[in-house]
Amino acid sequence: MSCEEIFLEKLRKHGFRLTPQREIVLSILHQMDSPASVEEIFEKVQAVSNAVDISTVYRTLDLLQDFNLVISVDLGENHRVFKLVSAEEPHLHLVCERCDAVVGVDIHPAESFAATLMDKYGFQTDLTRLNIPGLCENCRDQKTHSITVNKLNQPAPLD
Amino acid sequence: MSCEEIFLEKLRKHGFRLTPQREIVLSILHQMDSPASVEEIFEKVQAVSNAVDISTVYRTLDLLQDFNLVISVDLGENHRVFKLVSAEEPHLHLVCERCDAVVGVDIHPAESFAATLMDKYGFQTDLTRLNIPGLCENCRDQKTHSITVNKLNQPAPLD
DNA sequence: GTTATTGCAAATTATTTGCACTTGG
DNA sequence: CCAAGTGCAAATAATTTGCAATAAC
Repeated sequence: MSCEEIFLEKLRKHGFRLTPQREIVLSILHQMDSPASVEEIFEKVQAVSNAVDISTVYRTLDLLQDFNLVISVDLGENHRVFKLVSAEEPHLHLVCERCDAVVGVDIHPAESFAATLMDKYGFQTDLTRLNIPGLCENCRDQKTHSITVNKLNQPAPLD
Repeated sequence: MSCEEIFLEKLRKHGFRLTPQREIVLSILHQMDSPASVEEIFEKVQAVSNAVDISTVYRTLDLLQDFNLVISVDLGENHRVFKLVSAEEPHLHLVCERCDAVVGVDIHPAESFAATLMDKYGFQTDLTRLNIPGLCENCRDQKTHSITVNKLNQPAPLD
């Protein structure tokens, strides 16, 4: 079943309606390869139809999240991004602190880690929401090459 | 060296000044056992001196973060909390999705996990910023006991 | 004395909401 | 037809900023 069909079915089941605006937002989310901010999504939506309001985009993203068709990843500092999950298997997000790239990777290596947290602290990890901050391969290399260069837009740490 | 002394030294080193406002904010942070939001911090600061402005609290928290004396944990949904790190050893934050409790735990179990991410994806995990979402022991028990109760303030998932 | 810092008020940014109008089922 | 959905403009909330007055060193 395609993502659109799943969406339509869930809408129907709850008495919601399929509007052109909702279709546009969903199709834009499909076209994106990496998670995007509301602003980015809104821009692309406007390219299709500039009559669509940003509040409609927010409302649609909320709806898609309620349906578990979209998840949002919080990058901190008021920086939220959204991506389609649809048929994807659960995965972790590696979030690069320098370039903000978000890479979804196999959830498996985290499972034994989660098991440890359960054993030691009785804490039940929600792996689907786990975001790992750090440096992606690219940015790590850059860092190695020029130690003096700090994170973009950030002043040197005051130590 | 006490936290205040470290602060004073770092201030001096950069030509910054020790003001009563900064002292108050730091002392409030000391008194707190768990991470607190700006609003909570601001309230307690005002109880000491109601002349202190919230913008000063923001500025002081920023400064303390630049000094690596304070870290902020992003709980998502515009919910940021701050806590003193000072002499504490590095640790992970287990963040309960239901009650928002933040528990700092030993960083060790995460290290092999981080090593795997480095091996497989070349991703250098920043363990000091790693927040683990999930359910704390208390909330997990509650969930077990009454399956129908959903997360506080959240409607039932639309599936 | 000089320069960092503050309080205040206004600006900014991201998001939400009330409401009259529109439209999908 | 009529409740759900939309656009718009205004409201909120969290955070930041400009600036004249103040205070630390």
